[in-house]
Amino acid sequence: MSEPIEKKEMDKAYNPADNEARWYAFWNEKGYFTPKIDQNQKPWVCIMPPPNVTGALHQGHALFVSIEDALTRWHRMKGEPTLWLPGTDHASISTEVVIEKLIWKEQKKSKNEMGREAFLARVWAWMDEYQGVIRQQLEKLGASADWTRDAFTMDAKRQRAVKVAFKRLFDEGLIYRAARIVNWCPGSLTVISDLEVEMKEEVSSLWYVRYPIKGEADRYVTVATTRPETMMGDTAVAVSPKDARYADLVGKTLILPLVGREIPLIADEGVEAEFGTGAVKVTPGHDPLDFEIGQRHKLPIINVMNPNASLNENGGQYAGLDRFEARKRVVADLEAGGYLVKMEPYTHNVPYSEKADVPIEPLVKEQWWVKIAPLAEPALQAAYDGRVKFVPDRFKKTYTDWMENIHDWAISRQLFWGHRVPVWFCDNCGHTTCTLEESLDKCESCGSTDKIWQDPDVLDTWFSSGMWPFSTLGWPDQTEDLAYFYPGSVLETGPDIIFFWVARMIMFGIHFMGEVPFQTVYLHGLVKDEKGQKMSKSKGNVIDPLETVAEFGSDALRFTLLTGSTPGVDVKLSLTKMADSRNFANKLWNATRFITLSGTDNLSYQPPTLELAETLADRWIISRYQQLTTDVTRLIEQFQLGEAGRLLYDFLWSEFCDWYIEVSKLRLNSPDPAIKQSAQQVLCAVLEGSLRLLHPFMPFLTEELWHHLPHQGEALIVAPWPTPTEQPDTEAIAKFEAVQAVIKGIRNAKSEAKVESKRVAAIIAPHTEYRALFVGEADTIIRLAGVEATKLDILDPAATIEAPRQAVSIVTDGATVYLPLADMLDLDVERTRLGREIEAARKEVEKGENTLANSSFVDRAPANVVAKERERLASNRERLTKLEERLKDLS
RNA sequence: GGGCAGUUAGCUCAGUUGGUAGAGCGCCACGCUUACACCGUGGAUGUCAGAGGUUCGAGCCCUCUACUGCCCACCA
Repeated sequence: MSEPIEKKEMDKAYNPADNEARWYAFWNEKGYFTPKIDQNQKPWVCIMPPPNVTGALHQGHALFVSIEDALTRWHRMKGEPTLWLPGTDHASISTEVVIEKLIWKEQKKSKNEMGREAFLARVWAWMDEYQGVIRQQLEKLGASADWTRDAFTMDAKRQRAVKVAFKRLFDEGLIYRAARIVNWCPGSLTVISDLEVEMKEEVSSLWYVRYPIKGEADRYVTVATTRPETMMGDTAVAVSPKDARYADLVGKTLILPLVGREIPLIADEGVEAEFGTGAVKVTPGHDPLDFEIGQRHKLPIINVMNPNASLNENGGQYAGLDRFEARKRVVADLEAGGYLVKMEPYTHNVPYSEKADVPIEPLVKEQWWVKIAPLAEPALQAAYDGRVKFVPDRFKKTYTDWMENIHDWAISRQLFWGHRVPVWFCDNCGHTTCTLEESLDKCESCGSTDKIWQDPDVLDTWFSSGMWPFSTLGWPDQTEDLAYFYPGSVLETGPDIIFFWVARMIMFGIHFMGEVPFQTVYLHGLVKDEKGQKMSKSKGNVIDPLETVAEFGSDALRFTLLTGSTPGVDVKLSLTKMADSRNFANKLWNATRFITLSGTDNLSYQPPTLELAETLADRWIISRYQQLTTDVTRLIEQFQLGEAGRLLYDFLWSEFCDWYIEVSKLRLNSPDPAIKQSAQQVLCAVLEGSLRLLHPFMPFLTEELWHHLPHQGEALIVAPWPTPTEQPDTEAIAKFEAVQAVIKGIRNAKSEAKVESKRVAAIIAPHTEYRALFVGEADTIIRLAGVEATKLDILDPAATIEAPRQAVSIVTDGATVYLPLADMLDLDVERTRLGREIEAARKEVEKGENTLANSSFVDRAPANVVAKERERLASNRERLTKLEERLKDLS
């Protein structure tokens, strides 16, 4: 494929839609996204967080693509074998919920009515349909990911990897089965992990219920509860052992109201005497704390709930009622029976299932668990000793705090969609067989062939995600990819999945590969709307990335997200910011258009070094470009992409376009072709280099513009990242800034004095050492300040001159400038203006004098700071003197 | 209850080791100067949340307070 560019005249405005698809196809077909394995070079590797197939593309995707692609492109340009490995996630429970709804809509059938196989067939069909959509969307954003290695967490290779990992943990005794209190989601009818539980504040009531003491008429123990509907499952009442109020009652038997069952009054450390009445009903089947108390006191466990959170047969007269309906009835009956002492309004946190958005029900169930301590310990060490670094650093604490208090991980889910638990039970001998095979012929213990059945559960989706850094590279096979690309370099993701995902990857990476899966974890913020609110459909504040791409271009979206972001900080996105970025793209388009319109087609490529410089402005812009290169490189190394982007924006717009291009117009107009060409060379060289620096931020635009300019190599995406080869000429920078000061001063004075004519006369009285500078830059001043060419007078500092009376005067560090405006100038206005300036200058002088009069400053501050302060004072004094003299002249 | 961020110009945000406060948008005034009105030139606007402290010097370091946001947590 040849370069997809037509060297026709560029349009007046940049149209991203024309460009972006064209260049993406070109890059992709050229194979630039696929790294070449080179054993002599260390690769740079980033494994993409796999998006859910279910999800429509949102700004969070746009943000991670912007960041990861920028890093990827940067490393690629640095010449490293660069792998950004893409993929998608089966997202077990999320997908299952989506498909359930879909099937309900289509066929009015539940997944259970439909059956496992039919349901899974439907999911796979759906996957086939939508799998490609996310990829296309990522491509639209410019993701330069290696699609030849595209992976899916449920494809055949990953399925095998999961089984191998499971079996290994199983054989090592790190996966076990146990009945514990778990978080049951009555919405999706599965167990979920602690991490999938979300606490929501809710206004409810605290009911005070009295439990009669057996055999003692009119004596009660009053308990406070938020969940009266579970009282049919009560198997004790507990108080604090330190609570004197109940000391003599401990050991007595209570009668459970409404039920009549006898339960003991026990003392347990877990009870807080200060809360409520100090007595708590113990329901080991439906509360985590009660479960623990129950274990300690060997209390029976009574489960009163069905899977859908209606009461079961143990609920007596409430059986069949939903838990909240049962609550109402129980309370009413308690009240009727005289058991309800009082009821207080009470606000507390209720655990909700994140995915199904219903309150979870703690239940005792048998599940598969991962024994986490042996995995967590080395994963914690890796963070302590810095083998894994966090950017920003504070997230290291988030990680270690959690890891230090980690609990065993419940990994089985009562779902259809996911990796099936590779374990068979034997009803004959009770043995469990874990196998990598699709099916099992006979129990490995007793040999039974007809009493065996596979565990119907699937694995927590994060089990397969946790293996992503190596399963994508071919593990458990010893592939070339695995040997070369593992461990990765950077893992880039959101802080919301540090525990879900990052922690599990580190644990699994160390356990299965013996090495941390990545050196750096970069955490980005969340994308919010312009008011800082989370974008959501219900709020109607969603900015759809594809719509923004269509309107402003992918580059504009990327640039906005990158420059609006600091690591770990939320990004507020607004349409005005998008417009700014689009304008920036247009600015560069037009700068390039201007340069090429001057006729640069036959120019050969030249690197932007001082060798090219003919003029002061050349030396200035090239030196500034070199400084920029150093700064941008340093910032990207530090993951400060936002700062780097802003630097590029400022340089290109405020320095290159506003000053350098304007200055260069003088030479572009020269009748001497050599002069014209020397200007063109610098324009092209600096712009070409800047486009390289900008490429990771705005890949499409820069690639297009680069091809319009003289260049070497076949594409910008693989052009070398610039490295400065010489020292910037700081003297030239200072000199040019002195010229800028004079030009700005004249412009300002003209504007303030409301000068009508475009061209004015000017007299420059330079300081001795600046005379040559201003004489040399006379043309620049004439053009950029709007001075009449024949009426610019640069005085000889040696000669005494009479300053013109009817003139505005401008005092800069390098010169005093007079604009003789004759009748146009109102002297009163000029005197007032000078008065203001004198006032300001005097303040500066006073400030400097005070600082330097302070002996402790002079003694203790570093010499260079004191010297700088002295210089500043001297120059302010001189300025003040000049202004005062001028005012005297005018009075 | 514990922890972590944030509080800088009307708005959105920068501010690298402490050394005279910045950008974009918006606003005001000019302006079609042979790239760009998605533009140019000029201008106005800040007790850097508050109070202490360290220092010759603090937006940056320390302490406390206030408000905002997020994370973690089995007081029923």
